[in-house]
Amino acid sequence: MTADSSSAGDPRRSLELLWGLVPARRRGPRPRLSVEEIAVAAIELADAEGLSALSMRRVADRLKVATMSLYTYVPSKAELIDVMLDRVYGETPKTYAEGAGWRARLEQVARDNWDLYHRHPWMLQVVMHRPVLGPNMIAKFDFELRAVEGEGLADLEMDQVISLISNYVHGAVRSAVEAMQAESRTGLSDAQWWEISGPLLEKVFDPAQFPIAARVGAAAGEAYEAVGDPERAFAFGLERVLDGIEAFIEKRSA
Amino acid sequence: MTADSSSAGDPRRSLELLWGLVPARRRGPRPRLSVEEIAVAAIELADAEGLSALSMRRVADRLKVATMSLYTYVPSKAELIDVMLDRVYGETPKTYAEGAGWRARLEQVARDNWDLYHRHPWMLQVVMHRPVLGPNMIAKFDFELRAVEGEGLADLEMDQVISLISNYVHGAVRSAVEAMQAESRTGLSDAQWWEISGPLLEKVFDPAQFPIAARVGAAAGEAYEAVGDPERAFAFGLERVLDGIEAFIEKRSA
DNA sequence: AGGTAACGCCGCACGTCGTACGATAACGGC
DNA sequence: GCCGTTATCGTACGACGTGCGGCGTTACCT
Repeated sequence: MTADSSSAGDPRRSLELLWGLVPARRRGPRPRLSVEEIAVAAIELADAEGLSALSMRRVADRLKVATMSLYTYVPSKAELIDVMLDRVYGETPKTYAEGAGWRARLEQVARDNWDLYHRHPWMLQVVMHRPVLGPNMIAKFDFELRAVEGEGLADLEMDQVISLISNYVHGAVRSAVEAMQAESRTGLSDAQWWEISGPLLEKVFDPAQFPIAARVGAAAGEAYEAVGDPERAFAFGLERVLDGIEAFIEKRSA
Repeated sequence: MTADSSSAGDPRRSLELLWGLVPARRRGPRPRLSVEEIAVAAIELADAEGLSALSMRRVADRLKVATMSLYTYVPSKAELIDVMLDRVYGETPKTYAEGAGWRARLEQVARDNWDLYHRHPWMLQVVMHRPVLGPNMIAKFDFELRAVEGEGLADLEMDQVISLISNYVHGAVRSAVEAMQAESRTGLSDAQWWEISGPLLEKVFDPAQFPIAARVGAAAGEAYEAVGDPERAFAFGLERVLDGIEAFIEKRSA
C-alpha cells in the first residue's frame, strides 16, 4: 500500500549490471537464468499487477526458481528496478520524422513518453533522481535533446526545455493512468464510486460556499465520462506548453 | 521499498471521517485519541521519514498507544491517508494579492503548491485520482479555479488550465524533492555518488556516440551543483507554461 | 444503586515482504 | 578424480497491515 521505490541501488553494482561489466563466471554450475530474463519477468509482473505486486518471491515463482536464487544475479531489489528501468527506456523510438521542425520533434518526445508510461505505469512510482546511467537512458536523453538542438538555445536551456516537457508529461500521464486504474485498484467503477460519494457529499457540501468548484466540477465530471478524455486534456496542456516554448525560442533567436 | 499508495479508502468511511459525520459515541470509556491527533502524528512521521516509514505501528508508538487502538478511530491505513491529505490541503493560502491579474494568481497557485509539496513530500507518492472530497480539498480547488475565473474561458477550459499547472508543478517538484532527498535516502552525497559513477561510466560511455547528451549533461551537472537551482528550473518552466496559457487566453478572448 | 449494553483498548496471530546465512550440489580446470 | 568455485535454495528474522476476541470502563436505564 505505501512506499518509496528507488533506483536506489548501489550505483557501482547497478552500472556493472547495466553495462554488462560482470566478468563472466568460469567454474561452477551453469547459470539457469540471466539478469535479462529476470528483468523481463519482473517487468511483465509489474506491468500486469503494478509495482506493489513486484516482489522477489513473485518474480522467482514466475521463473520457477527459488526466491533466493535471484540474488545470484542481482544484489537486491533496488538494482533490479534499475535494470528494469533502463530496459524499458530502450523501447522508445530513436528517430524523428524526416524534415520535422523542433515543435513536431518535441511533440513526438512528449507522445513517446506518454505511450511509454502507459505501457509501464509502474515507472510513475519509481523515484528517478540520479538517473539510472544505463545505455538506454543515455540514448534516450541524447535523442530527446536533439529535438531542440540547433535552435539557438544554450546547453542549460536545452536541458530545461526537455525537463519542462518531461515534467508535464509525467504529471499528465499520472492522472490519466490513475483514472484508468482506479476501477481495478478499488473494485469500484467511477459510476459506483460517485453513487456512494455523491449523496453523502450533497448532505455536507454547500454549493453556495464554493460556487466555482461546484460549477466547474460538474462540467468536468460530465466531460470526463467520455472515454479517451484524459488524452484530450493531455493534448490541450501540451499545446500550451509548446506555445510557451515557441515564445521562448523566438525571443531567444531575436 | 516498493509500492502503491492510495487515497483508496472506502469512500463512505473517508467522507464520514473528513466531514465529521461520525455520530459521537455515548457509552464506553472516554476516547484517549481523536482522528485529528492521529492524522497529525502520521503527518509528522511522514514528513520526517517519508511515506515508506508511515506504518500503523510507528504512528501508534508516537502516540504511546497500542497499534490496534488506531483502528478504533480509523477503518484502515487508506482512510488515514485520505484524512492526512485533506488536512494538508488546508495549509495553502486562500486569498490572492489584491488587484493581481490572472497570471499573478496562477503563479501564486503554482508556488503555493510547490511549497506545499516541499513541506510534505510524501504527497508525491499518494495516488490522487478520485480526489479526496474533503472540505479542504474542495476549498483549494475552488480557490485555484478563481485564478482564471472571468477571463472568458469555458468551465472545462478552466479545469484544463488548472490541471496543466498542477501537472507541471507535480512533475517539477518531484524532481526537485528527489534531488534534495537523494543524499539521505541513499546515504551518498551527490559528490560521492558521482565519484563512484563517473569513473565507471567513463570506461563504458563513448561521448562520440552521444555528443549532445555528453555536452548538455556536463553543463547541467555543473549548473545544478549550485544550491537552489531546481527552483530556478521550476521558475523557467513555469514562465513557459504561463506564456502558453497567455497565448490561449488571448486567442480565446479575441 | 445496580445491571447491562456499548465501546475503547490491545495481545495474539496470520500471511506478506526483503534478504542474511549456511548447507548442498553441480561444474571447469588441473 | 579431485578441488576450488559457484549456483541453488531452505530456513529464519524482523518488519508490515489487520482480523479476532477478551478485557475493562463508562453511561444509560431501571
